[in-house]
Amino acid sequence: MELEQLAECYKAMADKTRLNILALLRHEELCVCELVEILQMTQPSISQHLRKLKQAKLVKERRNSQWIFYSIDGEIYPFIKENLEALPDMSEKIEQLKVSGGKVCC
Amino acid sequence: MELEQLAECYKAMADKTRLNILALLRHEELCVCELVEILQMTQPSISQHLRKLKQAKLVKERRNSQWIFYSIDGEIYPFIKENLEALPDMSEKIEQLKVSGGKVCC
DNA sequence: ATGCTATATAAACATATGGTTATATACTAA
DNA sequence: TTAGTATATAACCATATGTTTATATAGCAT
Repeated sequence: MELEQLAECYKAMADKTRLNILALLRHEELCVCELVEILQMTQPSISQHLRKLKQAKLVKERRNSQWIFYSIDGEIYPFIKENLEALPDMSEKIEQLKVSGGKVCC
Repeated sequence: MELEQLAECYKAMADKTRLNILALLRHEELCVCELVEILQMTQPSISQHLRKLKQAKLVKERRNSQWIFYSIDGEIYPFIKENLEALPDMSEKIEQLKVSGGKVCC
């Protein structure tokens, strides 16, 4: 692959918050407000991280009325599967979101 | 794996120069002066990049008299093989080095 | 020892990155 | 239309990163 594209990919993954987002999206697609709730960060911050991931083609978005759902993409990277598998399991966080009713908004 | 460690790995790979170094080391171990010659960058710059790669455990070093040879490590990362395979082929650069006599010094 | 080569480290600086606050946009509901 | 919610973008600022120049360290050769 092109070094340019690879560098963009790794740059996008070179941040704990974005790795957390990818780890969460491995379980299921999520909208911005859910990520804000789970990661306890401000909405603009989450949005900016998502933009970087999207630019690197690591996630894709889908609009559903007022919500925008993000999910894993990365199909341009031959190694994406192995890299995602190395991420920690986030089922607990996802569960917490559902229990706390954070899932209601979407 | 720990997010901390993964982030360090991707940070180390999030730079074109360092990806170039990894791509070159895939072919064979190289010393600093050879990398300086191939990449046409200053020695301190190369040394600092190597330090980051070493800290992330992506390369290891071996001293041989006054030269320090760097080679691929990355065994702590389950995905390392697939990621290295995505790097562009550098045989041409390695050939050039040998032809130009740059290989003589080491 | 002395000088030479290879490499590492430090200091300084410009640029990139990530967070915050404020504002704009897009959609929904009334 | 107006108000409310979800998201994106912009401006600002503090910190991180990469490059350069200068200097220190380590090993070799004489």
